[in-house]
Amino acid sequence: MSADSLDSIDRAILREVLRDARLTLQELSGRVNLSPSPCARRVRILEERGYISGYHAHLDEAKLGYPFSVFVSVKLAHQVDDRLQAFEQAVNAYPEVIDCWLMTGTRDYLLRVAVADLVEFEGFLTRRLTKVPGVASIESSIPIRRVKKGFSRLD
Amino acid sequence: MSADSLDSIDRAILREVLRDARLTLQELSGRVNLSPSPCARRVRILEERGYISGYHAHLDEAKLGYPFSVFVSVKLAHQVDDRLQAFEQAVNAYPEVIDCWLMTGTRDYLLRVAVADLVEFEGFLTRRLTKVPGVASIESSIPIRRVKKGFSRLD
DNA sequence: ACTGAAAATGCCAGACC
DNA sequence: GGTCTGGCATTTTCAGT
Repeated sequence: MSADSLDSIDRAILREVLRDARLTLQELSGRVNLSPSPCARRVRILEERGYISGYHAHLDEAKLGYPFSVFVSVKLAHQVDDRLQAFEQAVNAYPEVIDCWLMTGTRDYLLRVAVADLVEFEGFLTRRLTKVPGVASIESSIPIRRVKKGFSRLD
Repeated sequence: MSADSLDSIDRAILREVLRDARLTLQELSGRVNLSPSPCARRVRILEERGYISGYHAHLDEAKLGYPFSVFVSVKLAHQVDDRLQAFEQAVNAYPEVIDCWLMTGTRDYLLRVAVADLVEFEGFLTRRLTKVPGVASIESSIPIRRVKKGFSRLD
């Protein structure tokens, strides 16, 4: 079961719900040139098969009090998987951490952290990150602005 | 107009629509202990004031044929803003580029690129990125897996 | 087997309290 | 902030291709 099983109508549906998850079935079916019920069936199948993993509101982080993002590169001391799991558990518990990727190479993690200001960020570093056992080094980069905000690649 | 003007019910609403953008007003109002119409009013206000910027489906990039992500760090030759705009325009046009941030420092961009495989990634580098005028250097890092996938910070 | 149509259920928006 | 009603969307079932 892969991308091949999607026809052009399925892709059109995905494109539309990517842009607006709250489209009514009527609007959606009209846009993809189908009547409501086959359109509803296709949507349900796309959900069941996992092409659509969910529908989420997107919030304005700045308006909510977190206008600053910081990218943090974390290197763990070379130990076994226990450390990785402990680190990942901590990261998942911190609300400041929005995204986290395990990178190839030397036990490297890349994090995006959202904070109110640099004072809060310093607190995050000193009171949170450096307290996680096994953290060997930390490097921070501050973005100026977001140039492109994508949700998912579709074509 | 800032985050202060949100009370605990507003925050509860944001938390719920963040998790599921397709909740019906009935379900939503039940979860935040409100009756449907004041709940609808609050949602509308949150949308109008920009706390909620949109509702989007989240798709499974791997299932759609793009299982590999690559982080690309791009440095531009030091020139004026024309180059930045040209680069950003190009990045916005490339479907492979999901996210792009302009970083502080030396004309640095950080990109996340989604590709089918490393062959396609090489094509992206040679036929796309290196063709953009002003690109001085490119560094790629490959993640193994996504540890945390956040949508927005809320608390 | 997949598409289109129709009926019944349930949801939403507005005026009003 | 809560209640109610008219109108519409959704969903399920059923028939057609």
